[in-house]
Amino acid sequence: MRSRTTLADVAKRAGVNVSTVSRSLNQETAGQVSKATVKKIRKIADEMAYSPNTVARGLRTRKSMTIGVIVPDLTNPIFPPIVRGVDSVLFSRGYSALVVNTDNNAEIENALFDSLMERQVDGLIIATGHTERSMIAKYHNQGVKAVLVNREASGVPFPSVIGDDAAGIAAALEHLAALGHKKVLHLAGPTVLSTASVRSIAFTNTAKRLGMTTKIIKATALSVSAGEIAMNKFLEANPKSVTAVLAGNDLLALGVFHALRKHGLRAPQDISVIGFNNMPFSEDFSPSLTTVSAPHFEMGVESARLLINQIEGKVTSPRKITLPVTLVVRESSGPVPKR
Amino acid sequence: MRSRTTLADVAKRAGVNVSTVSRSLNQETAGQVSKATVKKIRKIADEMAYSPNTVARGLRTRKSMTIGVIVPDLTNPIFPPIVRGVDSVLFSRGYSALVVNTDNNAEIENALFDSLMERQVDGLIIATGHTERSMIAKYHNQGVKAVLVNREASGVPFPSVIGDDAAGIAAALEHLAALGHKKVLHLAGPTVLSTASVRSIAFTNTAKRLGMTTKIIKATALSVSAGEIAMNKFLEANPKSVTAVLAGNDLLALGVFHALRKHGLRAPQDISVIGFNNMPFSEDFSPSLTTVSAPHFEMGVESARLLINQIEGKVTSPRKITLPVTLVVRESSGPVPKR
DNA sequence: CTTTATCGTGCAATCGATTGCAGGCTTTAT
DNA sequence: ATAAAGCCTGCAATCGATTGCACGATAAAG
Repeated sequence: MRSRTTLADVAKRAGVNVSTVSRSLNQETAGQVSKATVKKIRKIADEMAYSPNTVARGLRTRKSMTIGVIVPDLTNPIFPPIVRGVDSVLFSRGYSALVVNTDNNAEIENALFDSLMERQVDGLIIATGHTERSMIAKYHNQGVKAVLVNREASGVPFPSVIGDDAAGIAAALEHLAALGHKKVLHLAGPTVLSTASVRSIAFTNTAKRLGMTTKIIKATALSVSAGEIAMNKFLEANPKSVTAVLAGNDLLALGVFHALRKHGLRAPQDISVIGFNNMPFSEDFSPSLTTVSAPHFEMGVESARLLINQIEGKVTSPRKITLPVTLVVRESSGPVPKR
Repeated sequence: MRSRTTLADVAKRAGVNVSTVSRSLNQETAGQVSKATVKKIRKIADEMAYSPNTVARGLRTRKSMTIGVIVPDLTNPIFPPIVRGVDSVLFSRGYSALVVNTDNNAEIENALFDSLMERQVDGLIIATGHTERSMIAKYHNQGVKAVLVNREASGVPFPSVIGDDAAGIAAALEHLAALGHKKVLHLAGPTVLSTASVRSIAFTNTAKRLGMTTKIIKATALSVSAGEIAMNKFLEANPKSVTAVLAGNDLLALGVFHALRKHGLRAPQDISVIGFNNMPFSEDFSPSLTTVSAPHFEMGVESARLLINQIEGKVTSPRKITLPVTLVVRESSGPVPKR
């Protein structure tokens, strides 16, 4: 890398002190310098293609203008939209995002957290879902500024942005009820993941209210393969005991599709299937997936806003933002099959 | 953020100079300090939970241990695997990735590049596909270290990692030929994108070799909607003039599916469809997509290795790495329909 | 018992900014 | 005309590390 021009270079060429250059180039301090000098220095800085060294500035100001974004796995399609939402806000405010993947592994998360702290991030956006509170507690003890996104956060000392999971689950079950379904299976994610447990509880509550007969099984992860395995096991043990399955997310729903296919069953003719998230391409699955659409991009946007307000000490925004979700009805859900 | 313990804090507590602490804690310089002192200082540093300030270190060493990763759009499903591949290597070598999205917009790319330079990134991994060379030239003029990934790079002064697009296209066309197809359409991406033009050229060459009749149409972007629009237009103008379509990537192929459905046609019964990339979930489309599988994670891994070797001045690796691709045959391709 | 190397440690400069303070010069009020 | 009050600008400290150089102590060599 070629060495870049510094404040000192500009100062020398302009025949002034670096402090004058610094003040001239910074919006807030330019008033301290005469208009003529500011104009001259800006011109010279332009000609020399000066651009500030964020590292040096950060050392002095104790602000890195960098935010750590902690996600479980970027290849899970719900996270890219969140990250882009975050990024859109951060960039416009002069921040950059350092995105890291934990693979839901506590040890890795710890190492990544340390690495982010060493890099002096100004704050954290946490999209990992462990209900395990120790990491959160650690973050808080270190005085870190953070916002949680897409994960339940009651009893946690950080603001959060979530989709209205309970309403989404309710909408899905009401849709099934309207189609005549009375026996519904919930394929839940691992309860250590907060979204999984929230949705699971909402399922139980709503199903009871609607007078449905329910079963709940758990996948070992929020992945296609885990969903497939769990659903296979269920189908082998309890064939045809339910007419619909509500999956904890779209990936699990996809696993259900695979399992159904393996057992010669079809959605929605034999069993209706509903997912959660409306992840990209869920409309292109076979069959297209009925699912609850969550506004992931907006969740990213809101969480970034919350964090920056916190960092810059602006008016304290609401501690918890719940964004509305909508049921998207597609092919995978239909009337109760006649027996 | 609570202020962290610094070298000076440790030094005071240990009753030594900061330089001794610095040397004791750094692997390479620990030999300059007596074993006893090193041990004592390490112990104290541990107790005080000292961890280095990367920003301060970076200022002095002129290394930020940060890499800029420039992609068009993280929500395009081929990029998350690339990014994770990059990340896996970077993390293990102590680097972090700053991922930015250009949306294929030159102005944005420029701004992002400047921002990355201000942040003193040690190098760049460039996954944007513009054949327009001006940005690349700019990068090179600034003495930036960079590696190109997933884009053609002949005549460009940077190493690159690409999938073997020509071989992939050839495999796809040979598969179609074996199924009896003689009239094949290529739905290409915009020629300003390097992968699009490379695949387009490979298509023309291979089709000629195989004695096929070809047509080529262009989508305005590598997206589902652009593919759908282009294919709709084709179907309205030239119904049934081809028996197969080879799309420039999987998103375009998905657009083809949509267009076919709109025109009451089915794949593969009426027209065979082949994509490129084997992006996540392409096996779950309706019908499942025959496509060319490119090793995106490995491409990320290799590009990061190349870049780090370049940065750290290790043995110069090959300037261009071409990774093998494989054809994945699924439902969307089949025998020529009988007329 | 000197002399010379070696070893361990400290001093101080440095990286490239930001910023409190001081002082010279104008301007304004008295 | 003099004092008070700005206005500009420069000086120098600072952020938290790394590192060349110097120097005293110890060990090895003669």
